[in-house]
Amino acid sequence: MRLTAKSEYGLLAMIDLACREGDGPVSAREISERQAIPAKFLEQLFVALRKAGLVSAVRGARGGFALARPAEAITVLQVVEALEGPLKTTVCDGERAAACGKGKACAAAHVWERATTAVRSVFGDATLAALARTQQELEDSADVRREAVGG
Amino acid sequence: MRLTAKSEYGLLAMIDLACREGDGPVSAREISERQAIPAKFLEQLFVALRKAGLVSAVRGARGGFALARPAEAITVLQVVEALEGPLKTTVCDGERAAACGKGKACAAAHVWERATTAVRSVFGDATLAALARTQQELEDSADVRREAVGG
DNA sequence: GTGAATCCCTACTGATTCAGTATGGTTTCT
DNA sequence: AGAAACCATACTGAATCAGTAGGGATTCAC
Repeated sequence: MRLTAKSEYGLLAMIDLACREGDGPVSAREISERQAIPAKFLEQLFVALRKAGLVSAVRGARGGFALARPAEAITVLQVVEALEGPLKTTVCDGERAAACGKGKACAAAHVWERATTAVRSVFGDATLAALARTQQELEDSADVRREAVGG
Repeated sequence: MRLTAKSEYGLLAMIDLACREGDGPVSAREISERQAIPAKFLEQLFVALRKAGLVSAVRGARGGFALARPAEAITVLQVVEALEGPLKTTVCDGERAAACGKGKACAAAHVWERATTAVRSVFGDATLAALARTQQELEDSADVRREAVGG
């Protein structure tokens, strides 16, 4: 259960795509500029996202990426696991469980597992569609606020 | 939100202490052997746990550690934060939040925060007393099973 | 059919963190 | 006095992270 910049960047990119669903392919360069993500780094993430079947790619000039499924059908959990690998407990895993005499009978392991389950639940319930909506609302209200100030 | 071996070892040690509440100080060496934790590494963890006010130390021969409060009043969250520092979101924190144009208006940040909150909730609800009870039950049922097999 | 834009892939690297070790000090019991 | 134990800091090898480098392969526009 280790969240790195891959997840952060990857989710930003996927939300970006979700906000432009149906607009045709969006290039990685465009997203990297809009989201302030290093271009070559983002490219790598898209390779992983494509291999996981979450985005489809169009090659060549005017090419780019689009969600492979409706935003409603893609969860944050899928995005994170595509980029970081299976979201499992980082403590008390495999070899350690064998080393500690208790083996299977370990109260600590239960807590770690409950924590992982909780995170999986949060990520599994959050769809890109919902995040795109939230993002849109946040930007709208920010615009309103900016206008009110007269900027 | 990064869980390392410190948390794993630290929690094992604290559960060990909770299982021996009232028995007087337990030496780090004893715990390190019982839980298969490198001795010097465990010593460092106890320094942190003591500075966080979770254990009290008795120096000198026959010395050792004991819970500074009833096991009922110590949570896994307190143990983890004593060892790893504040349990905060590892993505979209400080500087990054400033770098991404959205600033405060970021849907992704909400998800990360909800995940962190979920973990804090799990850890905050788990007391050492409860874990010690669970541990005892697990060991008891393991014993029964072993006897049944005739070992 | 050439050139530019774009995706695809692998390898590399500097910095940081992890897990553990080393060394030596201080306190207390016997 | 000596052993047992806690206290504190510094060091180190290995792994991981975040990002870069350098090139391919594919497609559109002209």
